[in-house]
Order: sequence, then structure tokens, then C-alpha cells
Amino acid sequence: MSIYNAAALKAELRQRGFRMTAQRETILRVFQTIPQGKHLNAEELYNILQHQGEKISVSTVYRTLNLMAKMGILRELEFAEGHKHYELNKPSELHHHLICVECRQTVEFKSDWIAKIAKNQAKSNEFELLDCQLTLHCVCLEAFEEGWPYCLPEDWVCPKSQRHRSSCEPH
Amino acid sequence: MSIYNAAALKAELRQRGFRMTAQRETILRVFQTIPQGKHLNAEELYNILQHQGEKISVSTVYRTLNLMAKMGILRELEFAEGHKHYELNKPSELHHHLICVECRQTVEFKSDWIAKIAKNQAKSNEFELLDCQLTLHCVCLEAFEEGWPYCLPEDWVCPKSQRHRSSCEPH
DNA sequence: ATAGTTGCAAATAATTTGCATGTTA
DNA sequence: TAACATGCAAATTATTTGCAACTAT
Repeated sequence: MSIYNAAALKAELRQRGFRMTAQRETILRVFQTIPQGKHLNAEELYNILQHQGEKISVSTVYRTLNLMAKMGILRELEFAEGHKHYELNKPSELHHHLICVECRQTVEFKSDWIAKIAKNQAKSNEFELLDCQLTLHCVCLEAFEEGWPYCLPEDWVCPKSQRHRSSCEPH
Repeated sequence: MSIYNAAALKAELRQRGFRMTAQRETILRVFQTIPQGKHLNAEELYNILQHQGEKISVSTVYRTLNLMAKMGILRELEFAEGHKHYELNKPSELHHHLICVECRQTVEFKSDWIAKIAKNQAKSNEFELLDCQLTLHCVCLEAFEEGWPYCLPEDWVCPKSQRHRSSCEPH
């Protein structure tokens, strides 16, 4: 089910009537290379490719992300940011995300219960389970105590993540 | 915490330095009126308002959704569709969603474990938990057996939901 | 009266698509 | 060589924003 090397990708593609291309291999390699816990959106992936001197168009980036997500190679993550994030889908290492809505840092965590709950639920509704994601929307305690969501200063920097605010309508 | 009537909304708004307006009250009422299990995206909400003869601009719809989500009145849902959905946030009736990536039907379900897992996780990472969502990405068994994702006919109609395909790249 | 809010239209962001050209099996 | 994939630019979709006019407190 999970495909992590070029040969297996090629086989999977061919089986479905698709073809192996340099671009697809390159994009797969990027995901294999980034550190565990890191997920990319289309723009970030495109920038990495540019940096590496690869000339792959934005369209191809999007098309490849969609294809690989549909094939089950990538996991499509939604963090309510207005764009999707992707990471390698490794069912054996299923994990979930806690995300700070203020500074956008994410924390990965595991829980064996989630997969069990998900499997049961899908089964009892007669669905095939493809992926399950428990997403926690949180704020750092530090920001919360500082008056989040409305009284946090514009130039707030999260002491936990060192990141500044992602968005805020002035009060 | 949860605000379900105009008076309480007004109080919450004032406390934060915001004001009660006819538009905000109307939008709250729409969410109170739609059936349980229904969630709306910005466009759907806008259409409902139009239908009801309310003249509320698209900007106001978006601004109100953002504001109410940040206030905790609405829950922001991401179903990997490229746009957000919203529903009233009722912590006492916390539920989660199973969604068919093929026909887009959603099934609500509850699980007391999820909230417990989420609370523990947030606490141990020193975050304030705002919302937690377990989302199952599934396909109807019927579609899966019919050859999803690549061999499903273009004109496939899900026998379970009566819906047709949401998207599909031809093979 | 003052600060917050709305509507409109223009701007931005994210993603998709048509089509000519290039590539794979 | 036939079917598939890519790149480019234009199109679409979703959402945000500037600003003048309006409204709640």
C-alpha cells in the first residue's frame, strides 16, 4: 500500500495506466528527504524544487500532489489555513496534529485509540477508510493568558515557538 | 462559553469591544435554523441569505464567519475540499465527521474518547484546547468495489447517498 | 460624536485548466 | 506512435482588503 521508492512508485503508476516521469520521482524524493514531522504545501514544495535547481512548473506540482494523494502515497492535511499540506502517508506511523491557531506551530502525537475508533466507525457505516486525522485547534497557554484572541499585542512572539502571530484583526 | 441567542451574542460582542448588528444577528439565526448535522460554507450561507431576502454582502459574510469562529461561536471544519465549512459550536454535543471523498456525503458520529484524548494531549503540551476534530476520509464501499479511484465510471451515482462524483481525473 | 461596521469593487491567494509541445512505454 | 505528461498563461475559485458611507452606543 505504501510506496516509498521510485521503483514501487513506477509500478503503482503503471498499474493504473500512468507513467513514471522525472518530475514525479523528484517530488517523491523531496517528501522522502524532509524531516519527520514536516509537511509541505504546494508553494513550499515548489520553492524547494526551485532551490534545488529543478525546473518543475507550478501546474505539475499541483497535479502531482493531487495524484499522489489520490493514490494514497501522500496524506492531505487541512489546518484551516486556506491551503492544504502534504506529507508521506505511512499508515504504520499514523499520527495526528495539534496546531496553534495563533503562531501556527504544530505538534505531532500518536494515539492507538484513534485508528481503532476510526476503523470501527467506517466499518459500521460501510465505508472504506482511507485516512483519519484528529486535529486539535489550540492556542499556546502563554498567548491565552496574554489575552488571546483580542488583546494579544500585534507584535506578540510566542515564547514556545519563537513565531509571531499568523493573523489578527485589530481590536 | 456557547452563545446561541441574540442577547448573549450582543453581550459577548460588547465585552470584546464589538457591536451587535442586524447582519450578525441574521447570520447567527441561520445557523440556529439549519438542521442538526448540516454545515455551511461561505457561499452556501450567502445563497441562503439571498433567498431569505436579506441583503448582506459577501464581505460581511466572510467577516462574520471569521469573527464568530474566533469567538468560539462557530466551529470551522475542513474537509479537504478547498473551502471551509461552519456549524454552531456546541461543546456539549461535540461530534466528528466521516466524509466520502468520492460523493462528499458526510456522516456525523460521537465518541467520548476523542475529547479525552484531545484534552490530555493539549494539557501535556501546555496548550489551551479550542476545538478537536476527528475526520475520517473514506469512500463508500460500493464505489470502492466499483474500482475507485480510477476505474469508477464518470457518471457514477452513489447508491448510498444518491450523489454523483465530486471530482475525477479521466484515466 | 466616535469608533466600529458595512458594501462595493478591486486585490490577493490558491488552485485548476486548455492547449501546444515534449516524453514514456 | 499513441497515450500520457508537462509548461505556460489564462481562467477559476475562495477569500481578503481599502475606502467611503453608514450605524450602534
